[in-house]
Amino acid sequence: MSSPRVRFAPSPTGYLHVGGARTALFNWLFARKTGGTFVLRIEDTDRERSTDAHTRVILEGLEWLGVTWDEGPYFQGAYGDRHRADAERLLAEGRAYRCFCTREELDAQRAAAEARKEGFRYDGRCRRRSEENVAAELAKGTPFTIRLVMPDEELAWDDAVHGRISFQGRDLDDFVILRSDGTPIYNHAVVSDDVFMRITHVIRGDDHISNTPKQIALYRALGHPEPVFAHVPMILGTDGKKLSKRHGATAVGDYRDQGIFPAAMRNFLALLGWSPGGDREILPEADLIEAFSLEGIQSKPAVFDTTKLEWMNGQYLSATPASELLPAVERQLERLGVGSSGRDLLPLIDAVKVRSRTITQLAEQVAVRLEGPKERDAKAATLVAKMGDGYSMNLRRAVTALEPIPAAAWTADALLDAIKASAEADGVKLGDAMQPIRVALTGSTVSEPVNELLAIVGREPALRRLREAAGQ
RNA sequence: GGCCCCAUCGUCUAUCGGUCAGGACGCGACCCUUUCAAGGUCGAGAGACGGGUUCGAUUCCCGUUGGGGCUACCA
Repeated sequence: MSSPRVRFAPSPTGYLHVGGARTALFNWLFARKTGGTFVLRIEDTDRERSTDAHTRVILEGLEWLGVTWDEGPYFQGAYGDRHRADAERLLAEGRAYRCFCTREELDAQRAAAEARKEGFRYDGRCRRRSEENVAAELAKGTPFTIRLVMPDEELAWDDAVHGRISFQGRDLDDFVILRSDGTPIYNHAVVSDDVFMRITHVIRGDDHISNTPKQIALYRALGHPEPVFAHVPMILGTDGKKLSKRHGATAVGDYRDQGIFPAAMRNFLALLGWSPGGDREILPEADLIEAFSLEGIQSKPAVFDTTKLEWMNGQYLSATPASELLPAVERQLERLGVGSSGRDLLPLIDAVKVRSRTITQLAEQVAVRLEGPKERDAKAATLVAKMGDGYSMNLRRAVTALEPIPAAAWTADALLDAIKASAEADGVKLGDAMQPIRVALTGSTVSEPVNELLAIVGREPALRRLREAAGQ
C-alpha cells in the first residue's frame, strides 16, 4: 500500500473542542508514525453556522498544539461543483433519485411516526415516480433534493478500534445527498472529498459510527474502495456526560490561556483513550509518535480530568529552565499589570517553579513576590483565624528580629538564623514563627522556604508588608 | 421507539485464559525539612450482574442492567 493519507475535517461552527483536538492529534500521530500525509479540510458546507472567525481559531488551536498539517486547509465549500457532479452521476446511473417531497410533507410524516413511537424513515415514495411524472414536476420547476438509493445489504467494516461493526441497509433510509439548492449534505460531501483527496484512513469521533454505513453505501455507489475506518471514543465530562461548556473549559484556547503547555496538552490528550502500553505517562513528542498505533486506542469513552492535566503540566513546567519560561512570564506579568521594575526575574521563577502547575499560576506567584498579595487564599485565611492574636503577635516578633539586619546582610542564611534565634528566645515553635510571615508575604500557606522568600522580596518591602499585616 | 457502540480502583489506564489484577492522577500516612512545596516510601481503592465455554475466566460467547451515540434538505 502506498503511504497513508489521513485528514482532520472540523466544521467551523465553534471553537476547537478538546475532543476535536484529540482526534486531530491521533490523525497527526498516525501520519507521523507511518510517514503518511495529514490533510486539513474545513467542512464549511453549513453556510448558516460556519464563520471565518471559527476557522481561524481552529487553525490557531492546531498550530498551538503543534499539530501541523501537510496539505490544506482545503475548504469543502469550494468543491460544490464536484459534489453536484457526483450526485448527478449517481442520478444518471439510477443509484439516486429526485425527491419532490416538501419539507412540510416530510415534517408531517416525521411527526406522525414519532406519535406512533416509531423512528422515522423516509419511505422512498419518490423513487417510485414514473418518468413522465418526474418530467412533469421538472417542467413545473418543482424544487427537488437528490436521495441515494439505500441498498438492502449488509454495510459492515472492520473498524481499527472497535473491530467489526455491521449495519443493515434496510434499517437505513434513502437519505438526501444533495439539497434542493444544489449544495451537498454532509455525508455526501465527506465521501466525495475523501475519495478525491485519496484518504486511506478515516480517523474520527465515535459519534460518526452511525454515519459510516451511509458513507459506505456512497463509496459503493460511487464505485470506490472504502478507506480504513477508526472511530475513537468520545471525551466525557466528570459526570459521565458528553463534554460540554457546562463542564468548564472545553476549547483548547481556554487551556492555552490558563497557561497549559502545548507539549503537556498533547501528552495528556494522547493518553486520553490511548495507551502506549506499559506504565509510561510522560512521553515527549518523539516517543508519542514512536509508540502510536490505532490498535492502542481504547474503545470506551474517557473522562476529561483537568486535575491530571494540571499535574502533567506541572511536570513539564518543573523540567523547563527558568530562562525558557521568562518570556511567557513577562507576558503574563504585563497582563496582570505588574512591572518587574528592572529586577532579574530568573531567581523568582526558580523559587516558585516547582510549586506551580501552570505558567499563569507561576506568574501570579512572581507578581506576589514583586508587589505583595492581593488577598489571602482559603487556607491562609483559616490559619489566620485560627491563630487569632497570635498571628499579629508573631509578626511583630518577626519585625523586631529582622529589623536589625541591614540590607547588605539581608541574605537567606542570615534571615534563617535571625528567625531561629528569635523563635527560640520566645519559646515559639519555628513553624509558628514562619507560617505567619509566609501568609503575610504571599497570602498563601504555600511558598518557598520563608527565609528565601524574605530574601527574594527584599528588606524594605518585606518589613513594610509584615508591619502592615501585623496592624502596625 | 429503531439501529449501533461501550462496561477493570473516584479518574486515566496495563493485562492480549493461569497475575498477590500492575502503573499514573487524586486521597491518607510516613521519611526528608527545627518552616512550604517538590521528591521518596508505604497504604486505602477495581474486574456491573447472571448464565455459559474451559482444568481454569477480568480476558471468549449469550443475556440482563447501566451508560452513550445516531435516527434533519446540521455537521
